Amino acid sequence: MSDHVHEAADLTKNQSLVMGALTRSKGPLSAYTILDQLRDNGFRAPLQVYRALDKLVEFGLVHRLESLNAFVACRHPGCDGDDTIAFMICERCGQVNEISDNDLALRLKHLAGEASFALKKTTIELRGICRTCQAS
Amino acid sequence: MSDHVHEAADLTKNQSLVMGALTRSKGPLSAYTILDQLRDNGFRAPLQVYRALDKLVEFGLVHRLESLNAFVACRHPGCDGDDTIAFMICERCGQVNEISDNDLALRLKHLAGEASFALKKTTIELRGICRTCQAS
DNA sequence: CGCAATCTCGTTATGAGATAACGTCACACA
DNA sequence: TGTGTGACGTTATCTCATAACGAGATTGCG
Repeated sequence: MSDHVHEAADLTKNQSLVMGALTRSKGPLSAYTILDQLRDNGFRAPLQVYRALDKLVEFGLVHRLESLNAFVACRHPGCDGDDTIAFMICERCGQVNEISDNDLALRLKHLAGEASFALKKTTIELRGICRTCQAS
Repeated sequence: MSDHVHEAADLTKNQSLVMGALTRSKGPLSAYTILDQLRDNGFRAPLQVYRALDKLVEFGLVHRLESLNAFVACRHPGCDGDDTIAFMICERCGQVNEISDNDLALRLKHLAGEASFALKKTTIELRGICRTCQAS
């Protein structure tokens, strides 16, 4: 059984609220945007958001997008706990697509192996224009 | 001839100073660290550094590491102007290695193509422990 | 020449992103 | 009972990045 999804039940109130904000959103959100959205729920300080985000990322429910300083709820198809995920980020509409590709992951592992590099975490972010935005 | 290196001659004074700081450094530097190093050269404000960095990145002489909010001088072997570069970042010693791998680049282009995603820029950053640091 | 366009630069102020440090509270469990 | 742990709230502070304004220098052209 994946230990990736079933944590959802164990979320604390703050974690649930932050997770909710991210799930409702069409695209990535910055910590401060989340904070603003949750002021009515009693959020007052950035740390409340960051603490929740840290845990959600740890659980694998949320990904951090380094090139945007923002966060997205995990939507990647077949949510298999893979830790080598590529993100395609549309610079026009802001939507983010998650891609889990085995060849890609293997290639990266191979390259790390060649260099005797003990790989802990990979960040792959592709910037461009998505199909929908190209059409319009 | 590559249009990647020969720009160096055209650098302005500020750009040269920033480039020098990055070239001297063993690892990546944040903009504010560069600022501090260049105070004796008349630098007083972050913008002086950021403006130079913007140009240097544009010229391909410097890379930005998204996951560190820092910058490195381009050292990648065979400096061929490739825009799909992977970085291996050692979390212990801070050193950064650039890797230019054709298979990896092709795979990413293929994935983007499959999704009809117009790829503009790729960010690949691997975090872990380098060979040297594992030994010690 | 005269004058616009463009580029770099310097400065001040401010906006965004992230964390340190401190104390409180609730709960589990020996 | 009391001790440890983890989430929480608050204030202050740190780091990263850019907006907005104006001054010089350079180029190119009528």
